[in-house]
Amino acid sequence: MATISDVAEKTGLSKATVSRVINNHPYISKEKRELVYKAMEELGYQPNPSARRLRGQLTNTIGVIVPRIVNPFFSYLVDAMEQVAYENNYQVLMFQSDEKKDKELYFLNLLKTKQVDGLIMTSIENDREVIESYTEYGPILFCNEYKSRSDLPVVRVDQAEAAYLGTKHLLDRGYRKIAYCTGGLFVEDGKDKDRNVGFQKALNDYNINVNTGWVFVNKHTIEDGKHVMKQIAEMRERPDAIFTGSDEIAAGVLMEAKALGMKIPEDLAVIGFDDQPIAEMIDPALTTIRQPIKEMGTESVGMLLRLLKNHPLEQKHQELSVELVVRSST
Amino acid sequence: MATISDVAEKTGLSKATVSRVINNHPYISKEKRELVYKAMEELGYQPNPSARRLRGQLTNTIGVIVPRIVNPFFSYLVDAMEQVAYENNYQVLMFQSDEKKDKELYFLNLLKTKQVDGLIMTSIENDREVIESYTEYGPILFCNEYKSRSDLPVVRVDQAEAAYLGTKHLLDRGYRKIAYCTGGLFVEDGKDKDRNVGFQKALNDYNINVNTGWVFVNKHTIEDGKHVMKQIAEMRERPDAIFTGSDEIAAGVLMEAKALGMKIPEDLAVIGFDDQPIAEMIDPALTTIRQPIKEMGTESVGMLLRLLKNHPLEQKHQELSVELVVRSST
DNA sequence: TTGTAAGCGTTATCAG
DNA sequence: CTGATAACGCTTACAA
Repeated sequence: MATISDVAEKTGLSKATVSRVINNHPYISKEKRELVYKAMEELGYQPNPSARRLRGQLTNTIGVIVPRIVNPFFSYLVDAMEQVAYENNYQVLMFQSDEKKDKELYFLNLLKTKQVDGLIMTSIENDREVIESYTEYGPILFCNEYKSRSDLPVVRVDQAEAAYLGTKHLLDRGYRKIAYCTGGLFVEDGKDKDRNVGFQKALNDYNINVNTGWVFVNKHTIEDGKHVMKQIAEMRERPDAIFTGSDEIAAGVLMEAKALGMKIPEDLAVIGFDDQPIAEMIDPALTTIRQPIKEMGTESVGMLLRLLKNHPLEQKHQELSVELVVRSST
Repeated sequence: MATISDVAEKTGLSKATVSRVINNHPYISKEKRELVYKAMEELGYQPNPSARRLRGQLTNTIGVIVPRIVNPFFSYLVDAMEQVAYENNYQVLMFQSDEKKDKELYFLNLLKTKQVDGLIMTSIENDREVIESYTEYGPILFCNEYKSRSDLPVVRVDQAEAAYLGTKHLLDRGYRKIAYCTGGLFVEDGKDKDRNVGFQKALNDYNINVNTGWVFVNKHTIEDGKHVMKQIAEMRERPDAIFTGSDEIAAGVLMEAKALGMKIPEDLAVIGFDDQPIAEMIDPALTTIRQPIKEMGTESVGMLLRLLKNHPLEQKHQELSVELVVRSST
């Protein structure tokens, strides 16, 4: 593989000069500059990123950690980030943490060892202190998830408002017995907490208390949704609506309801979360809360790039708004 | 950040010895070995991969190029690869080529510059010669896509058989006027070609000629599917069934059909491809051809790891079988 | 069993 | 404007 020395030799110049050309330094004669370009072209020369990194260079690469790439919310989010990064001449490396602490640590180490210039975390497994300790090596930004006591930059949607909006919608439609799914496991922190707050607030507006028998925790998948529906079907006193917390769960609920011969929304109104492609395709089409995925991606990458250029951030916390998408399931 | 020198200093040993410990060389006294481990622990030392790479080391990282991560087929495929790689102590870097030659080249260069030890390509944008020239720097393996005249290792499903199976199913059900979608643009090569062959073969079995007015090329998305359905609806002589080539397109067809008040499968039978999650969720549930995604991922990573260890490959071409999943759309 | 020293490909510093 | 040189962190002959 051609190295900078090869280019230097071929042009009769020094490595230093070649390096300057590569890095667009000023004060180089036009002829030599072009000479170098020509030689680079002919040799198929590509700078070796490892060597550059060793010298402490930036890599024009940012890393994005997602919990599960098969979750469309995250694949679309990464996709949006990729677009913006590409326009700014940055590459995106995607990592799947699988919700495992050790994998997440591995990726944080990529920052430590300068494999990536900065990191966007769309999920958080390790403790706040652990993650913050890595900011020494490059900027880290939370997108979607966050830790409330951390002062790392965050791009997120107002989850409390989102949950409030969705629950309010159900209440406005006349449903009063509302079940609730959450992905979190009684977390004290982060977005699940916020959603709980919004849910409660909406119920409060209507002077309704939460029925803890209708609260399902640690739910994520389509299978979980089916299971929830089964449980509900067996209840003596059933809810008349359910806030599912994700379109996957909602889809599972819908499918199982269909299998059980129940009518949506007559027997049970269902509201999803995310507005994923399936929301529109499933029957009945899902009422859901649309997260501004594109905007989240754009905003995160934008902020991270500003951070990388040491530009000051106008605000460390970007809070985006959600939108209620009413379809046929409520 | 702690370096090997720090560890050496702290232990009073030389860098060389520390390096030997890190790399599990034999002939090191137990005491020193433990001394080094202790110091590494205390300093939070992590070897710098850039330095290692510069020395020509392996990185225990493999790269996977996908065209579009938002396509569930690919996100599930990468996910499957990730599992196996992780079990073998390898990390997976995911890249989205966006079906662009230049992006793909960027990723190929990661191999050239030893950022990844090997590469799995699930899509191919550049010419065969270009890609093969990169095998000089590390093993490359095709998964899903392939170039027929290339002798790079391939893991794929028998697309001809798959298309044959699907088309045969339609014919067996009594449909005779079969429309056909393909992602390829009259390609001479790769999987689209194979599918065309399978499609034709099935029709031949029934002595039916392809109606070119019912062939749609370069179709990929849900939107494409809707568009196809619109076109069909406007035809004077309509097909009675359609082989869509992907569940996305099939979903689009179904949605548009519903919008137009058409009955599936009575007015038009629809068969998808991939058996993605939506296939089961959409109404009517989609008859489709299941690709062995998990197996493809497992097999690809397994082959690549063998290649990386210079183990001989029993066979360079793994061909996996598909399965027809009959639901309600045909 | 351990240490010394060279070198991987870059770029920054300093000197012209 | 250009060139020599050191340094980044690591591994590996070679020597001891």
